[in-house]
Amino acid sequence: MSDGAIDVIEKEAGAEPRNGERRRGIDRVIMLLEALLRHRAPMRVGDMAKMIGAPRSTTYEIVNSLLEAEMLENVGSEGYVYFGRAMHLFGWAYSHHNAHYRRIIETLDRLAAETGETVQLCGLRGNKYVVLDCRDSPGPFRISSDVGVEVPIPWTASGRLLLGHMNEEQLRDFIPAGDYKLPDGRIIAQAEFFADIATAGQQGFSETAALADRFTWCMAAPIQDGHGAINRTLCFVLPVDTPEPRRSELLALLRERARGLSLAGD
Amino acid sequence: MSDGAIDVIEKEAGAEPRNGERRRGIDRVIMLLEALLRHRAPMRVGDMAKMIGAPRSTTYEIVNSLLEAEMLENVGSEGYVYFGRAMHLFGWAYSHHNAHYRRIIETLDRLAAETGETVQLCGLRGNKYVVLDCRDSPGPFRISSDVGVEVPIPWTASGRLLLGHMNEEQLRDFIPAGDYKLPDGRIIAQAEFFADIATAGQQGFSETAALADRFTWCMAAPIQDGHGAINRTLCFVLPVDTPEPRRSELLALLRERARGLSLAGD
DNA sequence: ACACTATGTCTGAAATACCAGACAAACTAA
DNA sequence: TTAGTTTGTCTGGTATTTCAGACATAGTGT
Repeated sequence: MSDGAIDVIEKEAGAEPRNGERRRGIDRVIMLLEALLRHRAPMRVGDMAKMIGAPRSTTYEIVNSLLEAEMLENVGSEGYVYFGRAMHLFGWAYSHHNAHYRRIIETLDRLAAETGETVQLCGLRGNKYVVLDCRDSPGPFRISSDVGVEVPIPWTASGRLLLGHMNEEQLRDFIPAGDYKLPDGRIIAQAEFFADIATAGQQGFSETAALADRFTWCMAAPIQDGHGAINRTLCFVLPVDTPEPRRSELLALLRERARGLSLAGD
Repeated sequence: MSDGAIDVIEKEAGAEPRNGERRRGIDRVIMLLEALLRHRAPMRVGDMAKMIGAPRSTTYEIVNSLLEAEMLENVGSEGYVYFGRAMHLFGWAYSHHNAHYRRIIETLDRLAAETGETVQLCGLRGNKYVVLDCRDSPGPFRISSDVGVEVPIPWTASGRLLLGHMNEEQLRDFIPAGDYKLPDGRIIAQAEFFADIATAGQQGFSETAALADRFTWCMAAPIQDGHGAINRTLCFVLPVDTPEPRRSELLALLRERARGLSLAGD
């Protein structure tokens, strides 16, 4: 745990508070929750303080307030803290507040139950791709992923659909240069990526094989809103070695369901 | 404006609400989110301000901060605001952070898929009962309920299990007198309720027929933690007219699954 | 034993976040 | 039109919150 060199992570890129700057409690809360989400595991108050660059005393006060509100909760007995029950309730309220989202969730459930495969609902968050919800396939060796984790758009099948409305110039501005580099070091050529986007838009689906990792075959189909825009995709995450007939069967099913969820627009 | 429809949430936990006093932003945030949860629908900023008893200017500032963080989001174009995407992500992180909860969710999914009935995970929040998660039965006429809504404990089957560790005196202190009154005006006798609790604890399940409403038969089974305490229940919400054989079949299934989720303890 | 580091709580003091209230603009109803 | 309401924004002043730092205690490693 203790590294030799004591590099307290100087806050990442951009405007950071001058030494001895004061911040609002609200902003601290927001930073803290986002830090916790990125970290994806219970943290101790001291580490949170470092992560968000806040004084320890302040952090304790904030954390205690949030604990009392059940927005955070103690995990274990060693001072670790993570999201609390209230968050679950707020989040649930969010995802059910409109009928369209509810239909999407039901479809997700049905697709998962019928096929036994991992199904995801995806979208964008800023200039990254995120899994908004998912149903993991059952069985001991599932391929699964965490909701809320941000991934470079070019790594994903869904990303190729979600960017369909942009022209090349917009795309160049939108996607950070580093995001073309895959985890294994390969680089995706911009021209190829742009061509993929065009193709995906035309055929109304997108597939990637062993792109972000070696063992998955992803297929995505667009959910269109009332104006024909694509903000969400439905997608299957399959083992790469899934045989072709099964794949096309699943793709057809996915496209049909995604079309069923698209709003009026036609 | 007539404030008939809007209840003011006086802050319960923490500092006392002296009239016209200054409050911290954090506390305002907490009150605001709780108010929004209770209201269960998008609200306008002005109404929120009234609900939490905050000045409008302050409320605008807070809401804008939360909007920027995606903890809230605009709904429609008329200034309505509701929970945002970040809440969904936080909530998802909460409900998956520990393996036990994940197992519970899987069981919920399986139970719903196998039986086609409405299944719920229930617990306490303060001195009220809440549905923590649920899977609604499919079909046009489902019996469903909202996650996060608080209900008086005596109205519920699960409540009878969740209070099993309390003696009569503690129960009397814990449950507000008004909570014995059912929506249709009937009053549950305390003695009877206490007896129900004892019975539920002995038999390891609890059932209620047409209690909180006229059309549901509820059955609940306890999930025990490592110390044998009951913090959660699994429960079916059935139509009252479900035939007896089907009911006992479901009850057996429910008890078996809940037992499977209970932790080592013995 | 020692030296170090981290936790959780308190305190005084100053920077500022919150509040009251004003304002223009939009909307409603007569 | 007028009169009344509500929305969203802005400003100045001050009551309060954030901050730095100290402290006792607990844990870790040599």
